[in-house]
Amino acid sequence: MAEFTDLRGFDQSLPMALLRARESLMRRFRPMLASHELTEQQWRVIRALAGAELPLDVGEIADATFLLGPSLSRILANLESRKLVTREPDQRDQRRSSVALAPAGAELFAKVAPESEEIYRLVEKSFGDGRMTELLSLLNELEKS
Amino acid sequence: MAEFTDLRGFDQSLPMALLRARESLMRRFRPMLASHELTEQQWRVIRALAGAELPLDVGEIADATFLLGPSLSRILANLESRKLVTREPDQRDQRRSSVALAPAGAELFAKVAPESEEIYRLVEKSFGDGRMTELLSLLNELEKS
DNA sequence: AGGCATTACTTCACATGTTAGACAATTTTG
DNA sequence: CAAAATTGTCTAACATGTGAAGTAATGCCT
Repeated sequence: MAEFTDLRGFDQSLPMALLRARESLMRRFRPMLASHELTEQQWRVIRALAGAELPLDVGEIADATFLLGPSLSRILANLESRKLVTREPDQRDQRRSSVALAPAGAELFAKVAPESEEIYRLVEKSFGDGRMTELLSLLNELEKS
Repeated sequence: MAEFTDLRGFDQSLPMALLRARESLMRRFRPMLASHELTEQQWRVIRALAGAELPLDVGEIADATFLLGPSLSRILANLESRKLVTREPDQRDQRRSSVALAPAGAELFAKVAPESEEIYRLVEKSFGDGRMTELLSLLNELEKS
């Protein structure tokens, strides 16, 4: 079949390469996150909230974490039920809800963040600092191209 | 919070950069695939089968497409119900099932493959051939690092 | 041959991705 | 100011991701 279509093999397919690279990378983080009962996406939300000075509304979290509304809605419900975040209706615009880290969430963040950074450093060490920078740069350019 | 932990921002996070880059890329393919009633994953399976000379068993498809068993199991059930693929128990080892493209599947592949290649060429043109090669190379190295 | 671990695949349970639509609050417009 | 359009969020429905358990066929070992 390939002889008729010249479709590139999976090896040269950029979407597949991105998928495999990300999977290979996340495999190194997931066990640590799982040990804290966190999924990758839940951790992204907590990270975004921890990095913000003020409470964020749902749309701002969606932009920061690259999660879509429906996913985020379920994730926030989950985190709220575990008392890791709080949700309150915004006073100025009652369509918005204002989300912040609860004390338990901040505590969890303080435990997980250093472990995450440690893994990241190991990756940097084994992959190489320069290649890491180069890769980040190419990825950003692809996104904007 | 960031001042205590020095957690890198989402901008410098490699997992997020990979996610954003892939999403930005797939956004250009998905509408075309959707117009043929195909998801990205279903297309990966059909591509793998079309590229093979002989029928593949489920494990081989999983390796080729980077899909996990449970996902693949559901996807194959879907494609079989749409008569795009056929499944038969392997005669030598009855634990295996042998999957091949059905005629309708081959026909669909012949329609979709050129459209997919066309989009790929546009991406290559706008992102640049050299950077594409360099990116693929870095991604493969990351995967193996 | 009979027991036992292994293998290939499926099913289950739960979380997320994706699109479409619902809903209420807000803003725009005539 | 009231009708219409827009915005922010959520729900619904279906497909996939992930880990764990289930099932059946195979191979090994005595």
